[in-house]
Amino acid sequence: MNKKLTIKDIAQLAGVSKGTVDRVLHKRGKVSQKALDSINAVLEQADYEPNLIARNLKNNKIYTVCVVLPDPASDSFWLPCIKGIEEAKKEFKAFNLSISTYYFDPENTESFIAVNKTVLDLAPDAVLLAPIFYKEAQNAVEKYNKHNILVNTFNNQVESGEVKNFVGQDLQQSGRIAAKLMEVIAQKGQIAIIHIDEKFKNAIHMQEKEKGFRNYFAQKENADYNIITLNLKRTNYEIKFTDFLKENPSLTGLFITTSKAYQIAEIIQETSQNKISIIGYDLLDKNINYLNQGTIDFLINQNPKQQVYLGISFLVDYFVFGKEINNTTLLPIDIVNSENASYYME
Amino acid sequence: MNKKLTIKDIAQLAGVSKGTVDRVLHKRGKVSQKALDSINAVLEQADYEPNLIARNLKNNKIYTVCVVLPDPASDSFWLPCIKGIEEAKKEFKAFNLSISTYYFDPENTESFIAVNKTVLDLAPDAVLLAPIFYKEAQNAVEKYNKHNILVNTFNNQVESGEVKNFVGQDLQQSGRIAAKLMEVIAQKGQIAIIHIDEKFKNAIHMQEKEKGFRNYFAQKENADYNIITLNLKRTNYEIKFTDFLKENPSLTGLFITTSKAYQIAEIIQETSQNKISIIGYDLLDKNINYLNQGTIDFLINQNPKQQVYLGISFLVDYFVFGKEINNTTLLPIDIVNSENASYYME
DNA sequence: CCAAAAAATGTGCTCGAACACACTAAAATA
DNA sequence: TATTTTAGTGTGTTCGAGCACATTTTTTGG
Repeated sequence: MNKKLTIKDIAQLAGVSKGTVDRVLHKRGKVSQKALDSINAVLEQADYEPNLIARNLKNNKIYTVCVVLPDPASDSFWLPCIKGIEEAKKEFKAFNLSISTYYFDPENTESFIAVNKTVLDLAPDAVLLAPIFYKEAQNAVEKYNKHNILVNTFNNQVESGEVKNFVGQDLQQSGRIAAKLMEVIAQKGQIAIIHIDEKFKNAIHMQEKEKGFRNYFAQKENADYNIITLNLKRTNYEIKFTDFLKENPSLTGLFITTSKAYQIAEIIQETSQNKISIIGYDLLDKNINYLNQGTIDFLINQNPKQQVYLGISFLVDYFVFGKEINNTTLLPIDIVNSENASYYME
Repeated sequence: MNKKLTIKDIAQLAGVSKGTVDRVLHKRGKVSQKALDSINAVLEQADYEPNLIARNLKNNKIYTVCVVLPDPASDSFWLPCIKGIEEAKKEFKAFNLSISTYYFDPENTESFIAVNKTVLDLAPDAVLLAPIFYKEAQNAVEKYNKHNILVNTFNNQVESGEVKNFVGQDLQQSGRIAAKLMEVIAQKGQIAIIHIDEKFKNAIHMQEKEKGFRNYFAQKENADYNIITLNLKRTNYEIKFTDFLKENPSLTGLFITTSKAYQIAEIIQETSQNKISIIGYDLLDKNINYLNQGTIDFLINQNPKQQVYLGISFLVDYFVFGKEINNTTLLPIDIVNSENASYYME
């Protein structure tokens, strides 16, 4: 009694065959006005929903998806992505999806180009891309599109009408969140925004976060803090930062815009006398370690794992269930302290 | 070429018919040792996964699920659940699932009993229950089980081997998170844990949170704070709390263990001179309002919407896809300030 | 050694949607 | 009027798993 209507039911109710109903549902034409009317009449008051399970039974094509991201061995920020991909594989194993992963060297644009070339030659149905090199990424996206390969991105945004979906965070807003936290925990005084990264690849990322951070204090017209910016490179960050500390004795807070907060925390823990509040990004083991020790006060979770997972699940929605997918998906920006960190690390 | 293995493929590889493979897969017996060995040999190196889509094609029953929760009109904590149910309905429309919602009066155990009676008479396949009345809930779960109705719970835990799955949060841990936040933002002095609720229904909830909160400071051996507890009832909380404020002039922080932080914030905003940090629960509009004004410093998100959504999606996994489901699912405990609140309210 | 019983194995149908193809009936053309 | 064309309709098969039932093979006992 409690059964869903099938095409056969509709056909019976309308006094036609299932083939005719099928033609109406798919607008394939070749239907008389009379049949059309009677079928539409039935459809209107019967709220028929096609059975997705049956629909996909026949479609036994395996969709191939390539995930392209920086090698987690070079930058452990990307480590959680492996788990995300594994989970997605497991979750969607039942559907016809074949996922393979390709790493590139995050400090080498050539490597990025080469990996994308490899993937292009494989001609998958879709690519899920971490486009950390802006220009090269745009180029890659264009090529994929030329070959009718669907492109979704995550973590970094590439302005392009050719990207089907982007999963990531609002970086300016994450800067504002950091600012709000800083305002609550840091003593009056000087606050430094610290950009620390191997290369320029995170340039846009870091700038957006700084913008949001500064905007917050500007809007609040909060004169308790004097905000300065410091750029650090890998090669000499230790000496440069130690000098910076000496030059700015009234520092009360540090906002590190990349996942390298542990590098700063290490120095602070050794040298600093007075409390300096530290807010950083990402749940790397080293960061968590300083979070637990109290040297880092808060971490902001960019949730790379969830980003890939969602990116893949959108592809399943699109390919397997024929759903249209949103252009942009902004993930929540999680505030993490020592007590709730474990939940976000799984 | 890129196709998943089917039972037919396995049969061919093992030199038997699909019926025999089927018997092996389902351990239905009536298979010779020889056939068993050859099929197992094939299965071992072929990693066969049954096609869930085909498996469920035949099963065209509509599963009926009743969600039983407090009326959001009486306690707006539950308001987000409506959205969660709507989303689940939309998401799982394609699968054979019929979801209906039943509200009871959260201040009236009779109403809880009555609603469960109604639902029991409907004989659904499963019930997703917010068991806020412990004893009555246990009773209801027992009755459901007697009638072979699957019971999942959310938000509140009922100790019972008869509950298939619980979705919620670790309340002690959420108390610890509040404590950690409080330690970072509140000045040295006195901190009050405030239990404020209409009735006793949240008694266990509040106690667990208090336990976690106190444990944190006890473990840290932090002597900067003196922690006291205050119980408030709806009828006279204004007078009682105002008196309490006068009696305790050195208060620097308040931890409100229910969603009623706005009631306290209102009084604090009017009367208090020195900064008193407030940490509360749940993203009610009134709470968010004080969060934006800076009277409330942090809210902890119990994520009722996600709780129901997950509860329903587990039922889909169980009924439609035949997956086994975990006994307990603990959601992350989100720390919310004015800048990231919107993400958790959708 | 043969018949009956038991064990093992294979066949064929079902589920719902999709689509190719066969078929009918009416209209157009010779 | 006979024949072709075309619009309209219905039938039958496919997908993979699951299970009832038919069929074959093996074992048992008289």
